Amino acid sequence: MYIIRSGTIRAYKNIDDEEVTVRFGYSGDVIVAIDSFLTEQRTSLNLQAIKKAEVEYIQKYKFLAFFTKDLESLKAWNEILSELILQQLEREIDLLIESPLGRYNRVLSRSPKLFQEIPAKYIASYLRMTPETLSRLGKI
Amino acid sequence: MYIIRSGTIRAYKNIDDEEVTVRFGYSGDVIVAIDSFLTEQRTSLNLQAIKKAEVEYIQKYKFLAFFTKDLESLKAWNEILSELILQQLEREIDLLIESPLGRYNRVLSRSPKLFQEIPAKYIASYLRMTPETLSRLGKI
DNA sequence: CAATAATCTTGATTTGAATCAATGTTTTTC
DNA sequence: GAAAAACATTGATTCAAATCAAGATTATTG
Repeated sequence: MYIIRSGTIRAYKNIDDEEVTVRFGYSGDVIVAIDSFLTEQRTSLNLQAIKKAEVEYIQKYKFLAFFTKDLESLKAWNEILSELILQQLEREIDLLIESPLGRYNRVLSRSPKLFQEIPAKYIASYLRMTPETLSRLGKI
Repeated sequence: MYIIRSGTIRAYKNIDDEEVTVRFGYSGDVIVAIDSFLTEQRTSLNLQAIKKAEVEYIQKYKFLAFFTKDLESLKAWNEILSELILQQLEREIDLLIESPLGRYNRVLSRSPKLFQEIPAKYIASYLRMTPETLSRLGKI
């Protein structure tokens, strides 16, 4: 589990011979290959710095030692997991919107500051469209 | 939180003037408007029986009373949330696949028994394609 | 069981995003 | 700061899925 101290990280997955972006992490965020973190299996996600980044990391056993030490801590861990579920639900809805413009608008309105400083090609892949399509959306 | 004793339930959301299916629940499954369950806000999801169904329900306060009573229970609740996150991650990947056939195959191979007895129109909406497209996939 | 409604399939057509291709712009590197 | 590489924009074309439109099946209802 990484705490981003500066820079920007993206998580992506190889799908259809493409590197499809599934998450962005900014300074102050936590980013983690959640599948691996939860299952201790090899992850199918890749993490890449897209701005020179500094991160700290916590090893899972230390994290868990902290978050399972008493009832209150466990509830906090629980709260984090719940929050994650809600985020993923929003993400699912994002992806279900049919039109590229619709997806773009929804993601933008949900996280206005989200796409600052991120190269458009990664945003496009996050929004499941080509860079060309994303570029053309500006003109509408 | 509903425990399905018989029948089939789908969860759907209104997107783009369509009822887009986001989850199916079968006999034995638990189905819940997870956003509402976690936030206690009004849900944006609808639950609908697509086969005559019998369900039991647990109210959240009872559920939590059980799952927060001691450390072990909380860990179990935690485990459930983790499992949900992994499922949602799979779902996200499903939706990121570009071709209708690709999405169909991935979902089918992940849950072969998934689509038995479910009207194709709901499956199509779950796979973000039209019923016509789904129907034509069979011919490939 | 007949009648009606719902669903599914098939075909023809349209449409909008992907692809292809070229140029322009910004960023990186030496 | 020049050269190269990466990225973004724009235009033309292709293509695959959506839409539109009938039929064919299947399921539901009285």
